[in-house]
Amino acid sequence: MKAKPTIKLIAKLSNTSIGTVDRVIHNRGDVSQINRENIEQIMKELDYVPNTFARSLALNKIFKIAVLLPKSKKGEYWNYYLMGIKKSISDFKSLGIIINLYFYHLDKTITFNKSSNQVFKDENDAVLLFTILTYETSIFLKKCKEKKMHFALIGSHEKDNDAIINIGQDPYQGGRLAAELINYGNKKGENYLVLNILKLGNLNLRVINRIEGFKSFFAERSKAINIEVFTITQEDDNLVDKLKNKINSNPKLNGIFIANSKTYMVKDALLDKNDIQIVGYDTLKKNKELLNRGIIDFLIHQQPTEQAYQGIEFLYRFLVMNETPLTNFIDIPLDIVSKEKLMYYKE
Amino acid sequence: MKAKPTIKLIAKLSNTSIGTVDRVIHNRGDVSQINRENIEQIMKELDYVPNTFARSLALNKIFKIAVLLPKSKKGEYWNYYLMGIKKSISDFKSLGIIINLYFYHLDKTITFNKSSNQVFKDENDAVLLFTILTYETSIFLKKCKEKKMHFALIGSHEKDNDAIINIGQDPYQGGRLAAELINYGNKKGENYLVLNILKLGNLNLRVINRIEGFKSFFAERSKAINIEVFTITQEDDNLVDKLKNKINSNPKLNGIFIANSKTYMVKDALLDKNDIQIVGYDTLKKNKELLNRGIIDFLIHQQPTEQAYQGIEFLYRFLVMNETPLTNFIDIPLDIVSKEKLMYYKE
DNA sequence: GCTGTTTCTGTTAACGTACACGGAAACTAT
DNA sequence: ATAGTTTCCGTGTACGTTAACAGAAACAGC
Repeated sequence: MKAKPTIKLIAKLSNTSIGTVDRVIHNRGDVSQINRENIEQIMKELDYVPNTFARSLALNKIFKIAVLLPKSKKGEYWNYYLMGIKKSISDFKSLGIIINLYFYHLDKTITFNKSSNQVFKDENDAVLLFTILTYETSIFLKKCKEKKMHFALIGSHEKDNDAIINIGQDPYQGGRLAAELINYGNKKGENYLVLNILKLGNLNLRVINRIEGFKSFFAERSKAINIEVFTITQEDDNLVDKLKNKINSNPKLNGIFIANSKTYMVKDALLDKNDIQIVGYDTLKKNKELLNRGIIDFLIHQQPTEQAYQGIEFLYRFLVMNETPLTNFIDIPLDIVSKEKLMYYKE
Repeated sequence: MKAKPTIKLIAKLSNTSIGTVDRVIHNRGDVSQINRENIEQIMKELDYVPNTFARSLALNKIFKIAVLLPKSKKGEYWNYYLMGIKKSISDFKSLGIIINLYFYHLDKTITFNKSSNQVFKDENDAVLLFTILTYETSIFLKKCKEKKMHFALIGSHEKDNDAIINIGQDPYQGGRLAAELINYGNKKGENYLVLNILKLGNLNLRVINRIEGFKSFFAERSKAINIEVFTITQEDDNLVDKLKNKINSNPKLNGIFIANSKTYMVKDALLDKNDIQIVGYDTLKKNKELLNRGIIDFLIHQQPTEQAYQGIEFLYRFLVMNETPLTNFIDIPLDIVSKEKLMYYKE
């Protein structure tokens, strides 16, 4: 079995030196046309691929990746992203990657600004961030572009072409999937309720898109379907009571779609609704429990842990391996979680 | 920002040389107790992790991984595994991994024996294989153990403790999931048909397990459920007619579970069965089309491409990085595919 | 005191690539 | 013809780790 071709071999075969071959590989000029073409030819014939290990060792750079994400506690939505990041920290440690974490509070934009400034001060080579604070993020990205800071975006479906990679899940299609599942549970259904439980002062575009998707699925059916969107803030003290009223006021109700991760907040209003199909979002611990107890039927999983890990992986490949992704957008598949699938979603 | 600790640094701090530090790292003995403890202490304090690049470069080994799998054409089940392997070939090329493919024909066990012998002759460092020919595989694995050939198993749920990694999906749980989906589609259903379309002379244990799982789900319900298992060989010329008769003879039929990838073979018997829930296995191109046309409701996806890729990745980590997996069994999550999810399963 | 053995330690040459440096050769301008 | 410039090329060192090797130090047996 022949050994893998190296620069040295190519130098020998082309009657040049490794310096010249190296210049050809990196397009660094200062090579005669005849030598260049000859070397390129030989490389192609031997199917030469640079040895990644030697390459990285010679470069011997330690890359610093900043991760900018909302502060969270265990069991909360953002914490699942953090879990993916934590795994990547140990996985990439021996590969010359240092990951710096920068937290901020979603309801205090000042903390976002402070953290994001620190990202620059610490001289990171790239930053991974979550496009949740739309306005602040756009300003931050502008700054990244000015300062030539590489960045990757996670959890959004609106992509930025300058990002190394955009990783997100299609919210519109998620809404369609929820509709499909609810419809499959009772093909004769005609009355649906969509819950938009929003955080005070925080307009979430993705949730809007999900609701649009949900509607679009039923709009394609032949019969007339009645879909009511009920919007309420999660800070509302009478959340459960108001929802109970809403549900009881519609005795013909066939299905409920909770368009974000807040299913667990309305649990008490959903008990004893066996005849209604219920689909929620995100496999938080509390949501999974509702699934396990049969109170809801499905959860749509956004794979946050995997998204975060993948984000780091792409930045690593870009920084260390010089690999640019074929496409700068990764559409994370919608994942359907039912009771019988719960075993795969242990914390 | 302090640089990453190296062997050299540790040698300096412990007043020894890199040789001694190296011996401590690799437990190669020949180190005085006092030095060993001191060096271990310093490594712990500095949180030392060996530089993977330098390590692999110094070892400078090219590992050969054999992949033993059934010959297949595009669109066939086994071809999806091959796709994952092909991706890994290019991904791991620059990391010192050569992947050799060995094909065999499922219905000619002689070809398996021939190919598997070749695996040894070519002096591979490890082999990845699919536990489909139960008897031949067990003989081959015995030989692997004798000759100290590392191996990884894919696509099975029966694990071998000596394997570097076992990757598979739980067929029993898959059957339960199929039952759950069918049940959700019509909670009042009581009559179900399970199709076991087997290859002549090829007893597939996994399919049996799926059927057991399917039954177990309904056995837990309070009411009496009627489940008929219809077994037929795929070579049967009257396959479709026999199935049509079977379906028509049971006017109360509520759901059908096709327990393997052969859903597309019985397509003609399934047309115009809108009131029956139908769940099949595996996202072959022809099966996906049935999903798209609304003829069936769900497919359970085994993620063959991902399984194959992961198998190579584990072997790589084991061979090159000396990493032993925390657990030698990876339970691939069951993936539910519906019409609205089809976009994620492009070929 | 002299060998021979055991125990321990430091040195050194790879591994393949990146890049700086010095300098040879060819060409230009006067 | 000579000095200056441009074009091109090879050498050498570094990156962190591995593993072979040489050899110092301590100790045993006589």
